[in-house]
Amino acid sequence: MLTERQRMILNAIVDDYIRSAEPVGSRSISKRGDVAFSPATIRNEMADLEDLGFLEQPHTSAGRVPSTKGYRYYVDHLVKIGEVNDLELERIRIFLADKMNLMEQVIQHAAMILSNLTNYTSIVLGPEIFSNSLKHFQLIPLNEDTAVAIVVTNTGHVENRTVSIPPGMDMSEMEKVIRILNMKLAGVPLTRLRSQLYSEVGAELGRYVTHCEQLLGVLDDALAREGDQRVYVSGTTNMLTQPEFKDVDKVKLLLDLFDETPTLMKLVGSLPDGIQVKIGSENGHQAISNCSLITASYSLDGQSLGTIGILGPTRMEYGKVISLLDVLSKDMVSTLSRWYK
Amino acid sequence: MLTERQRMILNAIVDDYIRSAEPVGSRSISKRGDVAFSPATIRNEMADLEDLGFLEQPHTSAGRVPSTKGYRYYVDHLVKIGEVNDLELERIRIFLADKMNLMEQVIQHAAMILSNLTNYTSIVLGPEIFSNSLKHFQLIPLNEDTAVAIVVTNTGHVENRTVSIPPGMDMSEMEKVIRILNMKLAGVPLTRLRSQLYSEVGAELGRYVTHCEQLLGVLDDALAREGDQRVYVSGTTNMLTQPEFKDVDKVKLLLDLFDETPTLMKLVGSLPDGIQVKIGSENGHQAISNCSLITASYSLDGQSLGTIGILGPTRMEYGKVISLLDVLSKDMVSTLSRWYK
DNA sequence: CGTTAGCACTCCAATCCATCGAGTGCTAAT
DNA sequence: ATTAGCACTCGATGGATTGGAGTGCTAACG
Repeated sequence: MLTERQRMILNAIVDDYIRSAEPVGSRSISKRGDVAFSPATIRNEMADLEDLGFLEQPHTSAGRVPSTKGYRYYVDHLVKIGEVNDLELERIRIFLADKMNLMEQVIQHAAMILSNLTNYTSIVLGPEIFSNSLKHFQLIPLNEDTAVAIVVTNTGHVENRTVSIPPGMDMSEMEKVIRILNMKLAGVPLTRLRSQLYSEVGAELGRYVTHCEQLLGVLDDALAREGDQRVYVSGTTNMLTQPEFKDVDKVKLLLDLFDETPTLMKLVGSLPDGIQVKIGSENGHQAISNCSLITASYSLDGQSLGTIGILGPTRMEYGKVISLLDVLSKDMVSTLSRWYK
Repeated sequence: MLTERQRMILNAIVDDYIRSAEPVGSRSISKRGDVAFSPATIRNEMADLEDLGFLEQPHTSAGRVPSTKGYRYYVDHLVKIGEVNDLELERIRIFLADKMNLMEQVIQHAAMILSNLTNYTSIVLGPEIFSNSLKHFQLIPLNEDTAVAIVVTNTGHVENRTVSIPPGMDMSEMEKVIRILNMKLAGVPLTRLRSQLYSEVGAELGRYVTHCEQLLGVLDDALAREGDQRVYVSGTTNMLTQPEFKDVDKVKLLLDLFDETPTLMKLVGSLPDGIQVKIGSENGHQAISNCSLITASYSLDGQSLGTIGILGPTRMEYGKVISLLDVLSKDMVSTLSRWYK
């Protein structure tokens, strides 16, 4: 579809624009050396590329700027996936070698590392704990009418909430119930926990316990979970250093978006495995119409664990970010798999 | 120190400036009605007030703006503590009546309510869990070499972390240890937990358990806590609507500050009980030199529980914010005390 | 003596204007 | 097919000009 020379020129323009954030003219391309044609020739090609929709002109007599389509072509055909340089690699290795306690810590730190290395904003979707299974369930009374329910999953994740105890419930009975629960429910995926609670355990409990229905209600309460996935956003302020966000109003739109967990989840979540690039308007959100989102979803044993995403201006360093995400997500998977097996 | 008329004028200027964010001139004061003097007279007084350091002039031939000293005088002597209007009051009551599970939830929601009602940013220091005591301790093995340690306090707060189990540790021994720990340590304030662990329990454990020292190490590890207090910041983007933050660089400074938990804690924490106002440079931080911080520390039975703070431009609605904080903190104390007793 | 009207003065902010330069499109020459 | 040349466009930059809001001072007034 494009001639070799057009590709070279498009590549040069995108590269230049990524560095400078300013419309690039024919002369500067010509001077770069890798496209050895005169400005006039390049101008002609640029006009063609604009007709084809790969470039845009802010106004006549300004240089060209890549369009969404231009970026798309760039990431699909032109971008050179950068080598992750030694310093970066070292930081990633150190980070992964550092013994961390919880899977959540790993995820969260990964987000920080990424936003540091790239100077963009990272959005990380925590492991889908729905896909984990129950390790241990505990109910700890605080006083006569309230107790803390604690759920521990096989990955070491801990959820807790307080529930109220129905009056007349007996301590020793409760302990009995908890013992039964742990015996019957250990290993059950969290998704099926509540249904299993009624179908399997309900009957058996009836024999031992008087206030069975109330107790089941409490347990149901304890296991009802909102917001199962956590979203970690890191390096928000990095965006503010980008010239495309010198306008406070845009900043506000962006930051408000970061606060809306559900929207973020929709944005980052439910993407196919591997590395995905969404450019500008492609992700269809007002506040980030001039941003690109690069995501890497990682999984373990076929189970999707979560997604790491980097949000930057459309004019972002695709090659570098993609290589970083690639390395990090692969390393994370191997590290996580070593731990949880 | 100030004449009655000077007070009236100062009050009028601060009020006007809070509304308009623009230097206020003598004419507009005169027209307000509540200071029935001619502009000329007011000019003279304004000149005096400037000499005394209560007002500042951005440049000759601009109106006056309150100085830090001016604001200080205003909040100390002039401000009318607003009535909390019915709508606001209702929202607070509803929020408090809403049955919430954890103390932390209450705190966090309070922050949100406040930033919503005021359109400023709220910074809330969670309850000092140091001052709480141990309710229950639990160690749940995940696999051969790791376990999750869970600490539950008397207020229902749950802390958890994973620890590695020394090789050769036996399950049944561990259960024994945990039973002893809970018997010996229940009710002990978290602050003294670690010392008590060694002094009281250490000896007794020696009798039952073989790998005593290692186990103590594990427990020590589990109880070592960084970041005991949590800081909740809510409504950060509200600041961006204030004209004093139309400059992106200032926004970045501010947002970076919000990300620095320790700095925030220093800023909000360790303040005497009751309502405190820190104006502009008084809080001595570059990023918020043009902000004021109003804090309310609340306590229960003499124990300091935490602090609620509202951060706004120096030009903030002191009267309104103070009254809101007052109502909310008092209501919170009474609600919390009803629960945890 | 306190208050006020009047007036000259200051200084920011907005507007206009000229200029500059980077970049283009087109044409003609190579 | 490529390129040199040239006229043209258009935003950005940097004074000058002007308008208006506000001041300080002085003199008049009750």
